Formats: sequence, structure tokens, C-alpha cells
Amino acid sequence: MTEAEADFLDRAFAALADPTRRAILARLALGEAGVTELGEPFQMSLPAVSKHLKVLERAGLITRSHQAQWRYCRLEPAPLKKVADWVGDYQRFWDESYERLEDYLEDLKQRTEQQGAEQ
Amino acid sequence: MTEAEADFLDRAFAALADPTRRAILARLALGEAGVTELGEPFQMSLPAVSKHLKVLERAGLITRSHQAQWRYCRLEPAPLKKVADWVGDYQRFWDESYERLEDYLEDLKQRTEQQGAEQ
DNA sequence: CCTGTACTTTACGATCTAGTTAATTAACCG
DNA sequence: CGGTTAATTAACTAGATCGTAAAGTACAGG
Repeated sequence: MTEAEADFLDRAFAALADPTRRAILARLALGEAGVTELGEPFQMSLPAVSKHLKVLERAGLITRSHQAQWRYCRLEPAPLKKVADWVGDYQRFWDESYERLEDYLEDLKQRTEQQGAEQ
Repeated sequence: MTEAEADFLDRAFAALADPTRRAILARLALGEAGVTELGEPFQMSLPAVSKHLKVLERAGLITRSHQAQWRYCRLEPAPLKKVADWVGDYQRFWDESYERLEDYLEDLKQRTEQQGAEQ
């Protein structure tokens, strides 16, 4: 884990920790959008939306293009993949606990069948 | 997305946004550990470590057991899986951009071969 | 050139965070 | 009991975050 990678994860996770920003990402999953449009669903001033977008941009999760007075936002796939990769390193833990659950259920099933046979 | 799910993601992502806490999770991936042991790698007072653990616990990412004066911490798989699932919803974006890259490379290769044939 | 639209910047306040030190709790051990 | 070890709680500070309102920037179009 390099310094730069850690910094990226700091910013990405911090950006994702806000429900408004996650909702903005969900909206951007449907396609590009401008700031006013992105702010529409929220009871929040435009400057507040603008700040959220800045946080997402600083984390690399979105990029912006400039066309006349409109600033279009677009979802960036690569950083989200990096987040997924980080979390994915822990995948064996939930796989393992799933296996343990399966073992338990298998065990339970066998004991139940045995009980049935004894009666 | 229910209120409770949003709250969980708020806490989980906020907890993951700190490098010390991610390092603690990485250590816990190797097995249970007590507070002092977990704090060892960091130039940080014990109360600070204790606070980080409280944040991780509140996010559900770890659980704690109590044995004499030791409080052992353990990684919880289920919430990490929930985080992975959330990020996974965006997977098609990086898959798609990967496909576009492949298309581009395939195209480049064919044009290169064609150039070769012309000479 | 003036007006409207789409945003950003600035300045501010409230609340949260990450760290500190000092004091406290709790349990074991001689 | 008294001392040591393990960890938490309390009180505090510095700095970040999330929101607001008001002012400023940039561009398009009559």
C-alpha cells in the first residue's frame, strides 16, 4: 500500500460516506448530468450540491466537462474498481463464513436424518 | 435503499476512510487481537486506538469479546460483504470500459496487420 | 448591453473528527 | 491489600465537513 493509494482510498471512502453523494453517483450511472439537474432531488441549495460534486471530483469518482455555462458530470469507472478491489481482498472472509454456515447446515441435516431414523 | 441501509453505508464508508482503521482491519484479517497489540504499529496513544475501534464497532465491521482485562477484536465478514455488494452494483461500468479497451486494442491489432500486409 | 441561466466562490456557523493528556475502571497476581 | 497491566472515559484542542445566504463569474440570446 503506497502513500498515493492510501490517499486515494481516504478520499474515495470519505466521498462515499455521504448519502447525497451516493445518490448523485446512482444518478450518474444513468448518464451525464449538469449540476442543477443533479441537485433537483435534494432539499439543498445549489452551492451545497456544488461542494458535493467537488468532493466526488477530488476523489476521482467523477470528471467534469465544460460546455458554455454547463458543467456536465460523468461517472469514472476506474476508481470505483479500485475501491471494489480493496474490499475484494476481504472476500475470503465472507466466503469462509458462508462455508461454515453450509457445514453447519449440512451437519444439522445429517443429525436430523439420524434422529428420524432412530424413531 | 432503506434508511437503515443508508445509515449502515454512511458509517461503514466513514470508518473505512481512515488509513489507521484500514490497517487495523488488515491486521484483524490475520486473526483476533487485543487493543494494545492493534495499536503497536502506530505512533498514537492507546485512547486514540480505542476510539478507532469504537468507530469500527459502531459500523459493525468488528465485534469485541471480553476476557479478563483483555478486549479481543474480530473482523466481521457480513458488513464488508454489504459494502462489496454496493460497489459491485457499479461493476458494469468498469467492465464496459474494459470492453471498449479490448475493442480498441483488437481494432489497433487488425489495422497493424493490414499495414504489414500492404508493405 | 442588459437580462436570465448555470454555476462557483466567499464568509460564516454548527457539528463532527482525530488526536492529546489525565483520571478512572477492571482484573490479575504476589 | 497494593502494584501492574489492559483498556476506557473525560475534558480539551485543532481542523475538517456540511450546510446556509449573498455575491461573483461566465456565457447565451434578444
